[in-house]
Amino acid sequence: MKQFIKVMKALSDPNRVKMMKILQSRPLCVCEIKETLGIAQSTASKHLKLLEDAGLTRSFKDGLWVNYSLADGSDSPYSANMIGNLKHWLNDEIEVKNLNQILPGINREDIVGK
Amino acid sequence: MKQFIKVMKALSDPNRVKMMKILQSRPLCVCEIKETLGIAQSTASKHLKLLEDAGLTRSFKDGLWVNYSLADGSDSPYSANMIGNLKHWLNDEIEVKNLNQILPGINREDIVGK
DNA sequence: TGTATAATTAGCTAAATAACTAAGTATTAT
DNA sequence: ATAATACTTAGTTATTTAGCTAATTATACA
Repeated sequence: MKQFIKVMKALSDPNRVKMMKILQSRPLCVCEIKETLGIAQSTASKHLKLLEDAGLTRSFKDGLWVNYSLADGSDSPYSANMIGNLKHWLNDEIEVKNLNQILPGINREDIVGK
Repeated sequence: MKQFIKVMKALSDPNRVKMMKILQSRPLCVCEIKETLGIAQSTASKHLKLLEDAGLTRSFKDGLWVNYSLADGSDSPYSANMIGNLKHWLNDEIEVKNLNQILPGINREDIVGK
């Protein structure tokens, strides 16, 4: 039950759902994610931790950067199901379309200072 | 996005998930549900309203009683998916097993006063 | 017509959550 | 070693949420 609740809770915040959607395009570092969503870096970091705890994303360090990507779903049937379904769900939502439109212009090298 | 979030939020509380699980056995009135879960009737009522708003359950009045049952999923693909998957998910959880064990002994006629 | 019953709504309190700024950690480069 | 950079953690505040009791609504029945 706990694992199931974790997945549901993780996906019941708009910013976290948006993170799942942009990570479908490509792996991103925290600074690219906070830039795309327009939130503070610490906020993004905390959300990402929650997603990872729920088995929805995973991360690995590359020097100064931490790259986040979608998990493979091996964590639980609940995460597997949601990762899979979210690939075709919500694509028509304006909020998601907008994100996908600005995402190609987001580049970690261009994000200076803050 | 809003509809999706509603479904996720609705399913991110243990008592509401338990409600979904016991409603898989049979339609239940509010007093049977509060009795099975051991919570106040007003609490049960509020949870059920949330589930219904998310398209996960539906209700109809029968005299003094209001019967709740699982929705058919026509509300959204999100609710449809979750209603379907929850039928085979969580059946091995102790909390769910316990509920299913006491449920046959729960009867609206036997629930007197409070 | 009043009384009992089932459910909902209102109102309250405690706990959880999401946001931010600021401080701390870890890694790279000078 | 020092400075700069990317991220995380700590600490604060405002909002949301889950629980309860009490009051209200709606229906059935004597």
